[in-house]
Formats: sequence, C-alpha cells, structure tokens
Amino acid sequence: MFGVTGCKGGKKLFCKLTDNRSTTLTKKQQAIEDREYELLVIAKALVVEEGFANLTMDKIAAASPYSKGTIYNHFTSKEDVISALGSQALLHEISLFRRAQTYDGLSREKVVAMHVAYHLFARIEPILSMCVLTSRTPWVIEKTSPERLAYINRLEEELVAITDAIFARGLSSHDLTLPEGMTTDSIIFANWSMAFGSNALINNAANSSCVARILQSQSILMNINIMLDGMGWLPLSSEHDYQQVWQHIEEDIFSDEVAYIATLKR
Amino acid sequence: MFGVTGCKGGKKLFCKLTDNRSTTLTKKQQAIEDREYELLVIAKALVVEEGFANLTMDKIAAASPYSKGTIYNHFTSKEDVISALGSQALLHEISLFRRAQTYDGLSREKVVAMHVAYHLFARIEPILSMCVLTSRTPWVIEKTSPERLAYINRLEEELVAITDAIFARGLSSHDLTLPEGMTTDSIIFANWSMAFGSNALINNAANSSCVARILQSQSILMNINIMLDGMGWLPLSSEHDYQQVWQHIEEDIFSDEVAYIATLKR
DNA sequence: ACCTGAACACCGTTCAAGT
DNA sequence: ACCTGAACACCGTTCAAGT
Repeated sequence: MFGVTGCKGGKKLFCKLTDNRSTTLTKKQQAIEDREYELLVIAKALVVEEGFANLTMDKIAAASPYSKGTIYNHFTSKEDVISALGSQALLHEISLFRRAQTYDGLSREKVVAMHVAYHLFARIEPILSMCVLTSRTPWVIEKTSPERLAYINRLEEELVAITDAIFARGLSSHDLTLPEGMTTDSIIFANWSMAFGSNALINNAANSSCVARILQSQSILMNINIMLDGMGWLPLSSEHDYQQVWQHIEEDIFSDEVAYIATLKR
Repeated sequence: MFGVTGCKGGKKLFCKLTDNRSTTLTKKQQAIEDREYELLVIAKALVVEEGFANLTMDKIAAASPYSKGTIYNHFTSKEDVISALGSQALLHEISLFRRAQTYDGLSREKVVAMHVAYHLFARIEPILSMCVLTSRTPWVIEKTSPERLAYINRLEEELVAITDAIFARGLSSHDLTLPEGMTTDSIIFANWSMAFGSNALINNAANSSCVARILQSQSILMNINIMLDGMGWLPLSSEHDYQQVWQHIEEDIFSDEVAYIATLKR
C-alpha cells in the first residue's frame, strides 16, 4: 500500500520527504531534489535487502541510473547518506505529529497522540528509525556535511515547536500545572528522552535478549503514563483509560498507518 | 588522577574492565586479556585524539607493540573494537551501580544513586559512553562478533539484576506499590529508557543546537523525579529535597569521581 | 554547468612464512 | 600455537575528460 516507491494516488501521504515546503523551487532545483529522493529510496531499499554493513556507494550508483560522481554531488560521504535518511525520518515524523495534533480530545490525550505517532513511525519505517539513531552517533556525525547537520537541526526545532504547542495547550487548559522549578522546555526534554530511549531500546530488542525479556506490548504507553502522571497532567492514568485512548487515536487518526503495519506482519 | 592507563594504587577503582571475575584464568589467558585491555586503551586514546571517523586498524597497530594480525586475533573487525569499548563501558557501569547500591538511604534515594552513577559515568568516560550508543546501532552490531554480542548481553543482564534488587527493596519497604498492570520489569524498562534517552540526547547536545537550548543543569534529576513521582515512589519529590540527596550521593559515594570530573573541566 | 567512470588511495582483512 | 607484515581486495573519493 505504501511501498518504497508507491504513493497513494499522488496524495503524498508518506512521501513528503523533501524540504520544499516554504520556498518555491526552480524546475532544475526541483529535479535535483527529486533525484536526491530517488537516490534515498534506493539506499533504503539496499539497506533493507543487505543491511547497513553492506551498503556501498558503488551499489547505490549501480542501482540508480546515475554515476558515482553524481551520487557525490548529493552526498559528501557514505555517512552523509545515512544522515540524509535520518532527515527523511524527521520530515515524516513532523507530518505525523501535525496529524496527531488534530486529534480531538483532552490536552493529555493529544500528548498521547504524539507518542502514538512516534511509535507508529518506528514500526512503519524501521530502517529510517534506525537511521535516526545511527545519525546521532559520532561515527556518522563526524562525516556528515555541515549543511545537512544544520538541516537536521532545523527539522528538530520544528518538531519541538509542534510539541511546544501541545504542551502550551495543557497549561492554558489547566490540565497541567508546571511543578516548581519546571519549565516547558524541561517537559519537552522529558518527553523526548522517554520517547527516544524507549524507542532506541525497543529497536534493539532483536539484538538484546535482555531488552526483549523486559518488553511487553504496552510498555511504551506505560512509560508515557508514568511520566505524565509524574507531571500531574490531568486526567491521571488512574482516572482515565489511556489504553482505550491509544486505540481511538489509532483508529481515528492513523487508521491507514495501522492497516499498513498489519500488512507488514504477514 | 584516573588517567587512561593509571590506576590508583592498584585498587583498580576504574580499571576492572575485563570479565575475569568469576573464572580463574591461566597465565596465558590472563596475558591475552591484559593485551586486549591494552589495545582498547590505545583505541580509546586514538578516538579522543582524532575522532571516531579517523580510527583505523592500522593506527591501532602502529600505536601498539603488536602487528595487525594480532589486532585481528582480538577483534574480528573495526566495528568489533567499538563494541568492545562499549562492553568496557558496561563493565564500568556495573561497578558504579554496585557502589550506588551501598548508599545508606531510602529506597527511592538508592534509585537516585543509580542514576547519579549513570550520569557521572557519562561525564567521566564520554568516549566510552558514545561507544555504548554507537554499539547499539545496526551499523556496528552487524559487524560485531557473535561472541561479543553475547558478552554484551550478559553484562546488560547483570546491570538489570542490580537494578532489580534496588526495585525489590522499594517494594518490600512499601515505598513503592506497583500500580495496576505494572511489573518490576516495566519499572526497569521505564528507568532504563529515561536514563538512556536523557543521556543520548545530552551527549548530542554539542551537535544539536536544539537539544542544547532545551538542556539545563538539573534536567536529568528532573526527568527522574517526574518518572519516580509518576510511579508513586515515596517520598515524592514535593515532599523531599532530591537535589540535596543528589549532592549527598555525590559526596558520600562518588567523591573521587566528582573530583576527577572537576579536573577535566580545567 | 553538470555528468561520467576510470583511476587513485586508503584502509580493512587475510594468510603464507617465520618463530 | 601464535605472531608478523607484505599482499590483496574492496570500497570511498576524486577529477580530467566529455557533453
């Protein structure tokens, strides 16, 4: 349904993956962006097939209609390709977070919607998710172009801005009262840490019998409940069935994504 | 004071870095282990000097008294070296966690002590900390020897066993009552996620203006307070000055480490 | 101005020879 | 049995030539 190359009827639900949102591009610039997207699709497919360890620039060139030199016009190094895939992931996350924001519910339910989005993304795009983790690594960062690092920063700030809006709503609705010494930033940091940490560990469950043993189906929601309860964000998990909220969010906002994940399992 | 090679009076405070704890080794096995440790010290120093991107097997060999072939007797690949450094990190963390357990205080204070240990480790050994993050990456895992992956798993399980003991104490002292649907495992997972996530993001602050902006000095403790409050672990942060507890832990248990970090800042 | 792919150089990795 | 380092092979990266 949402294959590597396929887009549902041009709606670009899953394909808004380049940064052509605010600026109008010349035809040539657009062509270059399209080619970069094309190359990244190829790179991702290669990783799916042969793993990160076997990804080579040669293979990317061979699997594309372009030459090695052209690949290097887009990416300064192999690691830069991974970072570019990571930035695609962020772009996709941004669009999912935007969608999560539209969930019609209490402020805390909107936060849960954001975490649903984050978790679904990790399942829809496991490879891109890995790229986000990998691209946070000095190994990769050190060989990523400064331009792309700056771009990743911009995307991250955009993500933070979206979450910021949701947290502001919690405050204005008085569902959340900032505990002493806490700021909106620290709330964002707590959410980000928990989401990133849970996700990173779960991604590695396949490699770590230890993590796999700890893991249960609802451990993500549990972590989020613990955290939001700790902030005193109303209604508390003891008073409200967030498991059901999670399901409603999946059905109302992310039904396409859930359906897609179901096809993956087969 | 605790330099790369130096150990304080043979006490091996910082140097218990190989897995020779339960088994007695022959003289030859011991020599091989010592050499592996020697090589890892060299590798770490090279990363400090020239970064991860410039680490090569040639340089490790050149900086050591051994040949390339011997390096490959210890490590199956360059990535295997990174994983080996990651396992050193885990070994060091285990010893710090053991020490954290000795803090004489309430059950929740002991949990804080563990997080202090984790945080101090990240500051004492930033490179090894990065190696833990990097070695959780498919890029590195795919080229790590199965034996080392199994070893890392063993170490992780040991870490979990230590934290398990602390959480059991919380339950037996009735400071912690498991909320419905929660198990000890989910408590461990929440703590691990939060600690790993916070740490990973902070490690990357240097590269991400976004994270740097969010960060404040006490954001780690704040995250932990939120999480433990959310579990209802008594006494709550509103009733107890955990900032002061953090300081006491640093003074009572980790004064050497704190002093060492102070020397780094200069 | 951009693309090409042969050529280069730099490692990662191996293995025959040595001890 | 283990160590050595020359040799190999495989990329990552560049750049002179082509369009």
